[in-house]
Amino acid sequence: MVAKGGKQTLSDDVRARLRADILSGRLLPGYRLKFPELGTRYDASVSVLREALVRLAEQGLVRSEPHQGFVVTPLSREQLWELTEARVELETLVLRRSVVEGDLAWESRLVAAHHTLERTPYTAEGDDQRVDDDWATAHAAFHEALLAGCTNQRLLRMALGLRDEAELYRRWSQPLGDEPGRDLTGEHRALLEAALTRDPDAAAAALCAHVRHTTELLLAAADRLDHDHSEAQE
Amino acid sequence: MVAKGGKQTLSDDVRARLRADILSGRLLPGYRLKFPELGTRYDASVSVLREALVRLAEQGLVRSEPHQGFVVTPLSREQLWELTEARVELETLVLRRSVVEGDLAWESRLVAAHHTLERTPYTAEGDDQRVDDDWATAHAAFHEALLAGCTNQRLLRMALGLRDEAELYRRWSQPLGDEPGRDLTGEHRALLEAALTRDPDAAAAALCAHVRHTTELLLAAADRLDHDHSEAQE
DNA sequence: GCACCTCAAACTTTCGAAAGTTCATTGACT
DNA sequence: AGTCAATGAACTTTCGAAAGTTTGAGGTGC
Repeated sequence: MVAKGGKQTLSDDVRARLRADILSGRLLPGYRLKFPELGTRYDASVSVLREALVRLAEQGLVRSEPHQGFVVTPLSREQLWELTEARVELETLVLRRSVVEGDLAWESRLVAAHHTLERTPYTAEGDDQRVDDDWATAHAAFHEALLAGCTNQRLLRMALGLRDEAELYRRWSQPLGDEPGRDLTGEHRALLEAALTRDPDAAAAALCAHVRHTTELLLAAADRLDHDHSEAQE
Repeated sequence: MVAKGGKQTLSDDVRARLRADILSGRLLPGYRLKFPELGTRYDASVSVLREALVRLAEQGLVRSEPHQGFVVTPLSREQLWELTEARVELETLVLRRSVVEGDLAWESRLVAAHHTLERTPYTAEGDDQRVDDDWATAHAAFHEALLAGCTNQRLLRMALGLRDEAELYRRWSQPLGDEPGRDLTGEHRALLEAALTRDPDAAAAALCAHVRHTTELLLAAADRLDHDHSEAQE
């Protein structure tokens, strides 16, 4: 075996690496994924790449058009809005169940994830513009821990899948400069608090606000960017 | 091109045929899908089959274990229960939105689908035990029309995906003999009525009852089957 | 008789090349 | 000049065979 990650099949390994590259922004939305190029990048043959891409396509991270290959899912305001709406509905639903059904192990894991998140700096040293990779990981872990109490694996998986897609947009927005004076820490504390006191309504409300807020700031940043562009063109 | 269906790529075609064969019960749950056999059945090479199977696996219709190939998703009481729970949550959510957001075209399509369903016989002539294929199609079309008013394509797609999976169980239950004295027609009329009067609460309640009822009867039938088995063994 | 090892058959996974498609560019014709 | 068909380069899709893995059958030692 060529072996690199500890995965079972090469295809799984390549899919994981592709997914990581897309979610971390190393492969940008709209980027055309050509087999010859990917072949050298991941040191794999067409079949393996194809399988990996097909799976990512099914999850919405890449798009495919017959005979025109694969593209990292392009972003658009409409899609972001639709995704946000879907997340608000599904994630609040799953969070409600999680808060009601979660056991002690869930609580403990949640507290741990929150602690890690609070102690991880938002921006890396020396670069105030770009969000730190470790923070992004801790943030994702906290939200996953929040939902993980839901015993229905199907609902949970779907909710996490939507979060993954949303991560695409978050990464894209980072170079735009970040939210002025947003109390992210406070929002996360509110979520933790509501979860630990087992208050589904409060938790759902806090999550809904958190998700919507993020999207609104993101759209505002995108608008600013568009303005700058059109001004630069004139 | 070898051409058979009117699809764009062979893989799409094979995937559609595989999906149809699984959902219609021609390929039974738990059945091991071997490439050599599938190759002759669908007249396609390994790559094509693999791609089709990977996609179906991502949608939950087949399962794959590394180096052990693919299997039509096996059924279990736990899985059926989890799936039903997920459907109740998601489908009612989507139905509520559909009932509120649906336009005139949606209404018309819904009325048409209901009409077709009412005029299609439940069992084929000469065979009272097995549900008619046309009825199954009309039934699926009615439920899809019910949800189709939801403008959020993501939520809609997820709900329909879960319905697909549930179809597996429905088919499996058919040989067990069907629901005694169930008023299916009445349940469907109630759904239509609530949808047309734009009453989200009534619609959600009717759908919830419809879905749960189906699963309960199914589990009861499965229990009967188990009893027969254990008695036969003694 | 029972556990364990070996080995071959039957698969699955991966590869690299052949076949088929799209897209842009060139050249001919109006 | 402008339109449109022909050509070819760069892909995507599909194939069939090579490489690697699992599984169970048959044989050996205790």
